[in-house]
Amino acid sequence: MRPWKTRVNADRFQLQLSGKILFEACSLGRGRFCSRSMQDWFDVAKKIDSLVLEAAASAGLENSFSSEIRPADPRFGDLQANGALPYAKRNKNNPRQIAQSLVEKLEANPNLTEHADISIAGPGFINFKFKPSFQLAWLSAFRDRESFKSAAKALHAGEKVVVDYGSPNTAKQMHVGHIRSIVIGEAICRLLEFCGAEVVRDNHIGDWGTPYGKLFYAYKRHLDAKALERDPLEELERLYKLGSKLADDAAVLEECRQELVDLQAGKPESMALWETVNKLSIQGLETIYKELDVHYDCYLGESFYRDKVEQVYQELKDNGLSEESKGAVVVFHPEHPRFKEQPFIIRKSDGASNYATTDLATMLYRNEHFKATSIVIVTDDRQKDHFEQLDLTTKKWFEKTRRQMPKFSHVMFGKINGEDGKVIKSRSGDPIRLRQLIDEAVERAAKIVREKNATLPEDEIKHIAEVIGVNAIKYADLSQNRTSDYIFTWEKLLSFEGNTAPYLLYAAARIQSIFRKLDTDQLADLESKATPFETPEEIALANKIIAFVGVLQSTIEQLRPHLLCTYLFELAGAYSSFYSANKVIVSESDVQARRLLLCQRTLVALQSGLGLLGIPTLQRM
RNA sequence: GGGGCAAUAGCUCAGCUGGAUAGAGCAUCGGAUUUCUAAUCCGAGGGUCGGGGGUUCAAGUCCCUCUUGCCCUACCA
Repeated sequence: MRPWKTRVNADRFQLQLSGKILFEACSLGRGRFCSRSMQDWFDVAKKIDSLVLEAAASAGLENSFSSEIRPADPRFGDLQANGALPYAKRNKNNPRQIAQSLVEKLEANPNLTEHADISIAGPGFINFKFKPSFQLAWLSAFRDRESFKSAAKALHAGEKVVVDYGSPNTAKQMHVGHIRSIVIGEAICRLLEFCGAEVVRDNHIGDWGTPYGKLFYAYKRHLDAKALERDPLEELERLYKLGSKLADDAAVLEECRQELVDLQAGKPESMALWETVNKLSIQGLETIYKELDVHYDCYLGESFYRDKVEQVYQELKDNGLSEESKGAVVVFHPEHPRFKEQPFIIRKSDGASNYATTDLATMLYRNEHFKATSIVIVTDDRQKDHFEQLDLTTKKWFEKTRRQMPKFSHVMFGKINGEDGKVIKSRSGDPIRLRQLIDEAVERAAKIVREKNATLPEDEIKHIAEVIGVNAIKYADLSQNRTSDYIFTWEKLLSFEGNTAPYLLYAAARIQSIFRKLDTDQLADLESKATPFETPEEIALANKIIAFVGVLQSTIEQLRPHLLCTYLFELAGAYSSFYSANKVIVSESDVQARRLLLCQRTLVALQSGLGLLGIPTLQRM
């Protein structure tokens, strides 16, 4: 049930093993190290973890000892190891003494003491504070996005993940309710790719079913061809609503039913119309995806699976998993407290398939056709039961039929509410359209950009406003813990203060503005010109950059993009504090070099992090 | 009825799976600009972590219970 966790534990184990042999820190004077030994320190928490375990072994502690590395309170250090406390408790020892024995071993290891100061505090916390020379060495070794990526790619290398996200219905405008799946799903794809996985982006659109009867009825009689060309989804939605309204009349309803029957029977004329609607719908969806910088590999919607459900019925029946109940075909799970009585309905009593059937067929297709090692589905949390049942059923089905079961993750998210705490709606009572939301955000952004930076040419203002508007929306969603509901307000969405996209974009733009003031040889060879960090702001910023790695891991482990957002906000804050307290362009060349190095690495971390969230940066704003 | 999720500063939210004096942002108040983008920075006030029990060196975090809200609970997706 927790595929992402197992992976990381396995990884940690490997590091423990390698920690014992990989120790030839070759100091090159002034605290610099060759990059080979620094590779080992990419994830400082893991490295410290392996060193503490090593110390525990040589101090004679049992192998039940776990080091429990955490970020420390900055007053005490950068990282802390808390493992002495629970260990002492289990073995009825004095925790302070256990910590003391560990510290003695750690102090005897020059490869650690060169990099960090070790101290012991309170009931037995062990604190590590990195030396400025180590910070400089780390920042010299991990200099760009590529070096981050190559170090991170081991996390999910060799995996093939199908990510199912977005999933709107065709013939309808997308509204605010769709934004979370799109934005969170896309971020997850990028994170997985960054960590070495091969990703298939699949849009499981709702392109089949009962609404088509009403839509076709209205389409044939009330189509506005010009409107369709201008905005296909708007016109199709209008027609569907019209059809629904007209179907209040019994005679019309009968004609709608006939339309549906014709479609399901595959009548050529109906199929042709269905294909037209489908094509126009995807075209309409793609204009918004493009603005959001989301690009799918495939659109395998419900219709794609309609000829694949027979196999599902057959195999579940043949393997004794399904049974008939109240006229429907269902799957119960006797071992489960709830699903022993709550059925997973795979075939309705009228013989038709439903969501469960196509999802089962989808699991099979992703397994057999894509050879997926993992499947991630991004939907709202109301579907939790459904996907738990899908997971349980598929596990049993694949086991009986000797298929490999991929890791399955239902990445769910909460609702977006209005300021009154209720589901957000426009004045007319309909959900707010995504189109309208984006346009308004861009419009408001343009107004602010004009106020703040009147000297920019109009076309650049337009470009900047688009980036800020669209990404303010994305970031507002990503920065929220996905499993909670959250309250949507225009003020918050478009705020240019606090934990928002504009704040981060501004930090990145300021850095680039500094670089524009210098020529290339002033920016070259910063690593060799720089001296170790001295001011509190330099040291704090350097630590924040180094912390990127750990945050990336927990973000991917939990598939929670807000962890990365919180980090980026703190990074931008550390940069702003540094920037206002430390002048970068100064006469001492070594000081200037180390501050420019910090600026450059901050930019790398910001751009990498934002890029993983699907957010580009701006040169100017 | 059964189950799930939530409740943390005036507001919006974090809190890394039990660790040191519970943190941000907004709002309020007070400072900083002859200075590399002030869309910024520094500081102050503001808390019975919904209530009550329990587990232990240590609980916002775990177990029980109560209150309130949202959601799911047989043929929607």
